[in-house]
Amino acid sequence: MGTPGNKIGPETRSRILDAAEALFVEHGLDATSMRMITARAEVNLAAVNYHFGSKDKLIHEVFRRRLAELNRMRLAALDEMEARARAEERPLKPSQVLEAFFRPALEMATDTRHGGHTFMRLLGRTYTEPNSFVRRFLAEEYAETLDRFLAALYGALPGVSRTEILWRFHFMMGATSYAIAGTDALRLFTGEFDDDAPERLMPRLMSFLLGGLRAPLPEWKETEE
Amino acid sequence: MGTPGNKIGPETRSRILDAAEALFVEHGLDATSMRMITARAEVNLAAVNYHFGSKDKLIHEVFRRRLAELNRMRLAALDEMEARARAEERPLKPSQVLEAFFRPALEMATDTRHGGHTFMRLLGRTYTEPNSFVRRFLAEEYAETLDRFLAALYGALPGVSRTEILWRFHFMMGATSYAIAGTDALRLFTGEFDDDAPERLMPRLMSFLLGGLRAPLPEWKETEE
DNA sequence: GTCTATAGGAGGATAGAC
DNA sequence: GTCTATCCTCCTATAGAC
Repeated sequence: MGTPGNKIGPETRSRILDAAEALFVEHGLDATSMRMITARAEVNLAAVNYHFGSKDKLIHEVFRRRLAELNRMRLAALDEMEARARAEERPLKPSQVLEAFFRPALEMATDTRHGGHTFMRLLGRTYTEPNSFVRRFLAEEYAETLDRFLAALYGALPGVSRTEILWRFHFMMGATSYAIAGTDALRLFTGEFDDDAPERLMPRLMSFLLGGLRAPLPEWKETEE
Repeated sequence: MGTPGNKIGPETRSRILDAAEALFVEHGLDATSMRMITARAEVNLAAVNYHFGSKDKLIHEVFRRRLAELNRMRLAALDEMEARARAEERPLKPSQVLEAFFRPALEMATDTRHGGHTFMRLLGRTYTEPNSFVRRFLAEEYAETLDRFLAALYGALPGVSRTEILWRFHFMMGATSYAIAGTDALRLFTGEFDDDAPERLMPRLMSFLLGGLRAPLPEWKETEE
């Protein structure tokens, strides 16, 4: 306000983060330039390097901020489910594990009151992106959460091999990623498309995921070969 | 060889396509420069603009070439399934529709003898990519195929609403995309991981997809609200 | 038809003024 | 701590030589 030059404020840093996040969602990481970011945040071009050191470190921080919150919610939900199961002296159900993992993601994605509701679209496509730098720290941020959830699934599905569960978890992440990226992509491919109320997405996705997770195991033609 | 200057040949054009495809898979569309492409193809920098007009048109042609073949195989498979169903005077089964759509994609992705086995990784992540130019022509290339398959699914699942089928189809595309991008991403997130024989991927994915597609429909809490 | 050379602009990063 | 000015690299595209 009274300060000379461009808009300054105690929240310069978070303005950059928000602007970068929005632009990454809209254009992708590579296609978003520092100039676009600083223009949108209404800060100087040099501010990114001053506050974050480099574009790569800014990217890292954009992801770290949201992932920390998302995984904290997921682990809290899993803790609660496990506590409830222990209290009732019965094992954890697969559907509870899925709820704890995917509901926070979908809520973050569909609740527009939440700051990061567009971030989930970015996250979903980043798993399969080739950028090795991003994938590496994504794996680090996820390590603990994924360990906990895979262990919970192993326990909830005693008859199923770990390899199979790993694959099915991976498939579920893919379906969820598309569910979140969802509406626009779907509309693009099929003109029609009226019903996309976000509150319907969760039951829709959950019933699909559960159906896939509990599907009969494929049989190997072991005899051949 | 005897020609002056750089390597020339009757297949300059396809050498550029192959080099571009490989680099797009590895680094992404934006991160791949014309210099990288022409260096790998061992042709001159100007060759891309000469043969294709621009980088965007080259991208388009990389996708068009493989998608045309993929969708031709898919439609042929669907034709065959429908002919068989007609001959036996019974309706088409959902599993047959899925087979016809997803098996050609997985075969293209896992059969290394096939030229485009890496292309499918690129395709899977492109649906959700923000680049509007690519998404637009992807929708065009897919229009006919998607119409045929959605119609077939509507017929095979008479009790299920079109909206629901559309969503589930979308979820299945997501799961398949991750299945194809698959192995490296999975390995990255979980150290362990031995069993990734590609011939096991198809039954694995199909049983998951079928389970999801035939899952009980979600109930709306219509009474509330 | 294919290559060489270069134009013209955008990218990330930084040195030094204030 | 923030801004201005600028460096150098890399991009796509093209004009003109051969």
